[in-house]
Amino acid sequence: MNEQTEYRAEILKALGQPTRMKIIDFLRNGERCVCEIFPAIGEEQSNTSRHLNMLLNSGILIRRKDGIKIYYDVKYPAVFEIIDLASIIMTHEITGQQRLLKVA
Amino acid sequence: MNEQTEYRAEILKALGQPTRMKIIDFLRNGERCVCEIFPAIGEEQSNTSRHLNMLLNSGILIRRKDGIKIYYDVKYPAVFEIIDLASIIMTHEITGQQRLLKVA
DNA sequence: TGCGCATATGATTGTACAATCATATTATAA
DNA sequence: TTATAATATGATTGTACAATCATATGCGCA
Repeated sequence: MNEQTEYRAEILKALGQPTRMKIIDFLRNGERCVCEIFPAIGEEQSNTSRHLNMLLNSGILIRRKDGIKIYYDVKYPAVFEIIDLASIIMTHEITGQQRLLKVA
Repeated sequence: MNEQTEYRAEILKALGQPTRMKIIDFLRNGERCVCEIFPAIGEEQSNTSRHLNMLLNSGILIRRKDGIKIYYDVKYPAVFEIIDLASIIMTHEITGQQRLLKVA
């Protein structure tokens, strides 16, 4: 399997999970510490920490230490562009009613 | 959980899988039938069919029947833009050596 | 130095997913 | 109408993932 195929898929997979999507959305306004992130997105601290670590390992976030707090930020603006493009597709699908409901 | 968050994540998750990434790549030059796709990407027919169906349900592909053959095509150019942005991130990560190898 | 806050991680559990093999379905053409 | 090609789907299996609870680690401050 192509290395590039694998890595591109890994990046999109990292973004393609609801909890991580919420994290990225919350970071649109800049870096935030974990103690701000997990209450904002409504997830447990430990679960949030794991997803942050996953996004860090995928190369999507950067991490900064300040005393007792850890700040995370989105590393590439392209990340937001990807999500915005996904939003455009979503809008087309919904307004066009081209997509069937999965559960009736 | 926000409906929009869910759906955006679903789209990116659909793209974030190696076999499906290969399918999308192969469809860059336009629609292809299943019988062309699965040998090109080196996957089994049944497995390819499942992934095609998954991409169809996510709203990413369209399907056209012509006699005995089924042709699939990418529905939105934005899909390729998303993948290209992921490629850009990948290139930055690799050239910058900012990402640690997961397995030593 | 010891307490408390912030973050990370071990262990566990249930669920979702990918791949495979076998077979069903559909359409064409001989 | 039967044989064949193309596609889809049922059943199964192993693996990966998300979430949770409990606890460990690191850091600053009184």
